Amino acid sequence: MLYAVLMSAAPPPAPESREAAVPPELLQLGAVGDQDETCLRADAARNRARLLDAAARLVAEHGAAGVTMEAVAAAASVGKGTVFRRFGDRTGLLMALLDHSEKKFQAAFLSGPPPLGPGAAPVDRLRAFGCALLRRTGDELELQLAADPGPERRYGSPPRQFLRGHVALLLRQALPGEEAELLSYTLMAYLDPAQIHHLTRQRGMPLARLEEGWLDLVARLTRTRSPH
Amino acid sequence: MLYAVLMSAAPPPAPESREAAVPPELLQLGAVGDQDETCLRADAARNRARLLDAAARLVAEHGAAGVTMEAVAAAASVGKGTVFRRFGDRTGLLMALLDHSEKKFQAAFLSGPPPLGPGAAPVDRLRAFGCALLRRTGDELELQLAADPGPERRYGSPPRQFLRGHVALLLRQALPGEEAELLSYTLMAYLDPAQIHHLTRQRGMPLARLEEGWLDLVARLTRTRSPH
DNA sequence: CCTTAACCGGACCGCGGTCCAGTTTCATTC
DNA sequence: GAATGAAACTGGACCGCGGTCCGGTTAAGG
Repeated sequence: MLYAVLMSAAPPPAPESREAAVPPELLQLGAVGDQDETCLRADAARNRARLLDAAARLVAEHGAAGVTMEAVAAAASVGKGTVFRRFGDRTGLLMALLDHSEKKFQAAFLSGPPPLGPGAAPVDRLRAFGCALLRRTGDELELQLAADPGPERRYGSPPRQFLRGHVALLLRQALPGEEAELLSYTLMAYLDPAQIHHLTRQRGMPLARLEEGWLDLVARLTRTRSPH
Repeated sequence: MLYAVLMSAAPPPAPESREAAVPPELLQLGAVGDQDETCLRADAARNRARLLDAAARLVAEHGAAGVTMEAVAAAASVGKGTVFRRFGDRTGLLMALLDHSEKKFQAAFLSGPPPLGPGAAPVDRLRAFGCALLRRTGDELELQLAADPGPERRYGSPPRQFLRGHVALLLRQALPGEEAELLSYTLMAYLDPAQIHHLTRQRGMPLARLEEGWLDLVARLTRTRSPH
C-alpha cells in the first residue's frame, strides 16, 4: 500500500503547520513492500481488483470468517496461488481490504482540519486522534480483528507503526524532553482493536465511555487536567 | 487449573493485611472450566501427565512452534483426539504448560512477602507487580506468545482477567473514588507479552528500560511522583 | 515477431480440529 | 468379591483451510 498519501495528499504543506510537513521518521514506515496497483502487469492488476472485490463481497455475505482464500479465489475466478502471490497471506488480503479507510484516516490527521489535523495544540490533537480512531475501529471491528497478524507481527505492522509514530510525535510536542516513546505505546494499546472488542462487545461498555477513558488517559499521561 | 491457590494458599489471612483475604470478585475468575487432575479417571490423569511431559519436551527440543498436536500425541503414545479432549485446543495445552508458573506468580502477589504481597502500600505493590510480571513474561516469552488465543479471546482468558482484576483492586485502593477499571486495562496493556516481545526482541530495548517505563506509567496514572 | 520475465492455476502438504466406533473404568447390585 | 450396566475415555480416520510449488501460459519490450 505504501501509504502514498504521505507523499501526495498534503502538496502545499501549510507553512503555519506545527509539524514540518511529514516528519522523516514517519516516512520510512510508509515503505511497505506491498506493490502499487499501477506498476503491475495488466492482467495482474485486473485480477487484484477482482480479488479485492470478491473478498469484500464475501465479507458482506458471510462475515470475515467466510473470507477463505479458496473462496475468494473461486469467487474471483482465479487460481488459489494467485491470491497468495498478490497478498502474501490471509492477513495481507484483509489489510488490503482495510487500506482505503486507513488512507482516509491518515489523511485526516496528517493534513485534515483541526483538531485532528495540524493547527491545534498537540494535546488537543491527541484527544481528537483517540476519539476518531475509537470510532473508526468500532465500525470495522470484525475486519480489524480478523486482520490480526498474530502476536509476533502485530506491533510491527506498518499501519500500526505509523499510527503510533504519529502519537509519539504529538507526545514529544506536548511533553518536550520527556520519554515519549514508551508512552506512545501505552496510548496506542488503549486503542487496540482486541481490547475495544472485549470492552464493548463482551463487557457491554458503550463507546462513549471508552472516549471518556481516552481523555482521562491523555490527561494523566501528559499530566494535564482533563476537560470534563 | 482453577487456580486452587486462591482457596488454599493463604489459609490464615494475615489480619493486618490491607485486603480482606481474597476479594470475592476475583474468586469467580478462578472458576475456570478446566478439570482438576484429581477428579479425573485414573487413565485420563496418567495420560494428561504424559501429554504435558511430552509437550514440555517438545518445547525444549524444537521450540514452541514444534508443539504440534499430532507430535505431542505421538510423543505421549496417545491418540490425537485425546489431546483435544483433555485440553480443548492448542491454546489450552500451552496454557496448561504455563499453569505452574502462573500459580506461583499468583501466590506471590496474593500471599507472598511485600512489596509484591499484602502489607505494602498499594502503589508500591503495583510497582512491584509490574516489574515482577515483566521479568516473568520475559522468561517465558516464546510460550506466552504461542499461547495467545487470538484477538477475540485474548482479554477473556482467565489468567489475564485475574491479573487485571488484581491490578484494578490495587488501583482502587490507591485511588479511591476514581474510575479504576479502564486504568487497569491500560496498565495491563503495558505488560502485554506481544508488546514486550516487540520492544525487547525487535526493537532491542533492554528489559530494565521497560521497568523504568512501568514505574513512570504508574506514577502518571496515579498522579504520584516517580521515585527515580 | 521473438525473447524473456512475470504471472497463472491447481495439485500438493501439514496442521488444527471433529467424529464416532470400540474399549476401559467406576459404581452399584447381588 | 464378582457381575453388570452406563458413563467416560481412547484413538485414528476424516475434513477444511492456510500456505507452497512448479509446469504451462501470457503479457511487455526490442
